[in-house]
Amino acid sequence: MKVSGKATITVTEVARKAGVSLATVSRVQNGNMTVAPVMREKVHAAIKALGYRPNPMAQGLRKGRSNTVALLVGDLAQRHFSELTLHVQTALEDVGMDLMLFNQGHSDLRLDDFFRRAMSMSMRGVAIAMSDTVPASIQPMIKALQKNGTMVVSIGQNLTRFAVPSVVYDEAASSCRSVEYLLASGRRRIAYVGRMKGSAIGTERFRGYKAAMEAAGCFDPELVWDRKYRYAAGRAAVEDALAKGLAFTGIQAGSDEIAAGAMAALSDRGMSVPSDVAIIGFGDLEMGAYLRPALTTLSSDAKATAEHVRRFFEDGAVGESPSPVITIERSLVHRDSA
Amino acid sequence: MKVSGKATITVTEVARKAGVSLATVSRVQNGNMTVAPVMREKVHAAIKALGYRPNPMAQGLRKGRSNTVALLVGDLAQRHFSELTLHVQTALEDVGMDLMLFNQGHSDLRLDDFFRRAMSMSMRGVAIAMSDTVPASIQPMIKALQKNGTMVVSIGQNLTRFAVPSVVYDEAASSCRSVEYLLASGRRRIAYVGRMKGSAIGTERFRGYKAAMEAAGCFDPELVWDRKYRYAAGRAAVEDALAKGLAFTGIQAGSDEIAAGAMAALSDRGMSVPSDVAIIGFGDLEMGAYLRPALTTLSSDAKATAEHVRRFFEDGAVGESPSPVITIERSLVHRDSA
DNA sequence: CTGAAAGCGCTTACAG
DNA sequence: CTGAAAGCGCTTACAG
Repeated sequence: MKVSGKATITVTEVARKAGVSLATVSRVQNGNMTVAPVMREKVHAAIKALGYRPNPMAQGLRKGRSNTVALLVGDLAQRHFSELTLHVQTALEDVGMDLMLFNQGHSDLRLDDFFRRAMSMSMRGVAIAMSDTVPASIQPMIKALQKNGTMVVSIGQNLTRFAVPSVVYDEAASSCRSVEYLLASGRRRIAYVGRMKGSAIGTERFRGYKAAMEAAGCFDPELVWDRKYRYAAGRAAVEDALAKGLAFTGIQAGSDEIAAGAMAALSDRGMSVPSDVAIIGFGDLEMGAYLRPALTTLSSDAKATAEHVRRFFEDGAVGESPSPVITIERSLVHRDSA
Repeated sequence: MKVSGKATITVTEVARKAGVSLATVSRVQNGNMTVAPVMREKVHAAIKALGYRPNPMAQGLRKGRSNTVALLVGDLAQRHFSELTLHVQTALEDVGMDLMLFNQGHSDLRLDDFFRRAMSMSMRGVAIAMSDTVPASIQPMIKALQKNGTMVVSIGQNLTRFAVPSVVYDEAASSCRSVEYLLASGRRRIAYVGRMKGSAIGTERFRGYKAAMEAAGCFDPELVWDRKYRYAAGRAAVEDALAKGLAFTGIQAGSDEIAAGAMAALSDRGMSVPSDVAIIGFGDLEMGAYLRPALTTLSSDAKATAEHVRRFFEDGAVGESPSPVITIERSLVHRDSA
């Protein structure tokens, strides 16, 4: 790799060195147009000799579109989102796109800012990975983005009502299956801990739980604990339930982090998992496999998700219809906690 | 917020609407130059009415510098790095800078690619947060970056030998203190598990451990387990040690994730923490507080780190001297595992 | 204090 | 197949 001491190398210098016009260099660089093999060779040689790399800002300005994708994650403090970020970044890098990262952090203000910013940046694409329910108020921004040629995709939350192609999990179906598994062991008093209010994904997960519980005739609102997102929430929920004297023999958690918090609380009260209370998490964080007892959970596949996202930004379509949905199925990962 | 249906609004339209020249709009926008209050008002009104936001690519091209910072993290799969990413993104966003994220993932090729890319992008700044030892071969790239006006800062690893200001932890001192704590309880057979080979930070942590053990006259190379970075590494190290029949009563882990893996392995073998083996981790991941027993660990402060980084990119200096170092001290977070 | 003009580094019709 | 020229949206000397 050549590292020029002077300012960055531009097309002009490559053209001069190769003895061709700027246009030719550009054509070779972009590969699409026809260039005589001889010239092509000269240009390639010059590019290599000079260590030339095109200026993305100039390219972006001229093309009216950058080559970066903005990813908005709901809450980078949750392991699920950082894992997603990792895979999305890797997948995009593979096809030469850059990732600009934003964190919504459960703030509507930030969501708004994100769209404004994305709008002014002529992004190649925008990926929204939020668990919080996306408010209808952002519809005009999405429309504007799309009109301006920015591709928009949703990860995790079905946003087809805003004409946004979405890659989602079968949340309700998987929590339903999971709760059925708990029920099959004879347990009836199964609690749900997680965020529902304001959380589209949490609400879906809860929906599956409720369906299974109702089908078994043992749904009890007292066992529904609408809490926040992470460890502390799971612990507090269990502590409060125990303090209230609630009886329960199973917990379906809205995330592995919540499940881990719940397990800690049970352990602190001298209760044992799974004999006293069985627990199932959500998301299959690596951590869960190292808890003792190891956490039974519902799988996730950030890599597959990222692949779909990449394909979308590359090809311009997740599927064909107006706003396609791709659904990734979760499976129950059996470990010791249930 | 105005969302124009047509293409993005440019300075030209703002100027027309305000009845002034492009230059004036630009001056108002940039705030630095003198503009008559009357004009300023007209421009502000037009900007607001139109919902104008400058095109960052055009600005960047013209100024020869973008307003985004590239962050290269060593391994986004480690919680430590995702937490850092979160805080750096937040801190930069506060001052209007964008974050472009890259993951090194222990690949030298990627490190190289990162520098090439950063070089062509006229970044405002570049932050390198790697635990792997940065090879001398990147020195010319760093120099070129700096010559081109891109600020470079290192997070976690002292890179002042490359004239890169660095924000680091007192790794050796903190692991030394931590091991002394373990020794003070009368334990002599204390193992170190973590990555040393190829890891600048791991090597530092090990150095503190070794110093403490040697000072106590009980350093034993058999108790030094050079492993990879995460849960599985910690578990495997303990399993192998147990299989070999090694006796040990304490473990200083190179990360909380490694510590959690080690704890799981001990638990699986029916050993108890801390009575049989005391464990101390590194980094104070939230997870550790929810393990049972809760993990004693060395604190970290991603937020403070991010603040220093922000200040650097804002003011152009971490300190004054050629390549300053800021050291953040870790403290021992006492919990049940030690 | 303000405007007209040049130019950042590219790409892409437009001629040839 | 190739080159000269225009222009993407800004900012900043340069005049006035």
